[in-house]
Amino acid sequence: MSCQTHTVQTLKDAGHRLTPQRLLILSAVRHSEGHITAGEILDAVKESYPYIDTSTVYRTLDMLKQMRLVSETHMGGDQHHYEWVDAERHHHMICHDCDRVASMDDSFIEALGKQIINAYNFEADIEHLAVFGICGDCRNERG
Amino acid sequence: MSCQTHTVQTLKDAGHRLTPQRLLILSAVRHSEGHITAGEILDAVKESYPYIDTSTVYRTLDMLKQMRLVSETHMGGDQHHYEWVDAERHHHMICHDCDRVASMDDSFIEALGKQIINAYNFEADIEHLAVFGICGDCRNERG
DNA sequence: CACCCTAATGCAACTATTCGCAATAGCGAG
DNA sequence: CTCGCTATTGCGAATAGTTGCATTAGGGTG
Repeated sequence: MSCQTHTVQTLKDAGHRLTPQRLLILSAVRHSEGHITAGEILDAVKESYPYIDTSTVYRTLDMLKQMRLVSETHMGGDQHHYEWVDAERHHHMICHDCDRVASMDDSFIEALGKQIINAYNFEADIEHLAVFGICGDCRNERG
Repeated sequence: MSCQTHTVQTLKDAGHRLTPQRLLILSAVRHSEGHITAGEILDAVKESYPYIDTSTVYRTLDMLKQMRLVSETHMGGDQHHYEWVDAERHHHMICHDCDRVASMDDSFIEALGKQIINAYNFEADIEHLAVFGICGDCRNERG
């Protein structure tokens, strides 16, 4: 609960209202292991509050994105994935062949951001990146 | 027409059939300045062939993506943007504030790809990347 | 030139996500 | 504790994109 309290305070400070729907959505995202889709959030929240509407989920997710409390990633499927933003920022490498997902350290992307600001004076804001390609295992199998 | 001939040959070599719909879609993408959306392609093709279906456009675009003849980018709006892939591979920087789009040289991303393969043995395949952030002008205005 | 195989098309139904709007309900002020 | 402002909700309709399936039509073969 203590971490929840902190988040709640962050929302209030930003002038957002605290509604039961938001608390439920927040809880669903935080208690998911890794990624969660909007549909999964909807299902999870419906267990305790069946009246929740799809648009409420998306709108809350938008707000949380803007506040940098969750990140949204398009991982190739037909749904976006959402993830609680914690201290360890990381990115994903998704294999075209076997669909496995691996984590990439943020240092590479951080370095890229620095290069971009030097070259173009553009302050890149790469919260969460999904890079597609072919993983080592599949590369080996291909020979 | 000569460039079109080359593309047509590429498709046939890959075992794809040449249909009037595909020729029209191809033409729409190639004659667009920079980006074009699926909806714009649909409208353009409908001028000469009103029976064209949305799904045909998307399926053709999928095929062209797989053949690396067009690239697909999610640029923040509600539609994807498609672009003819020419010799000069490049990426985009999109400003959160003013929505302006600037081009980024591929060299940065190429370098990132090399780092990733060294660190993770993952062969990244970054055809076209859209990076969000804040451009120099807006940074100056903010002070 | 006619035939056949199968890729590609058009259609209709379906999923994910967004938007406008009227009704509801946080929460700060008195 | 009550009042009122307005952010937020639920609903219903709309949009972008996908999918299954029966029909059509490239284009290689004889």
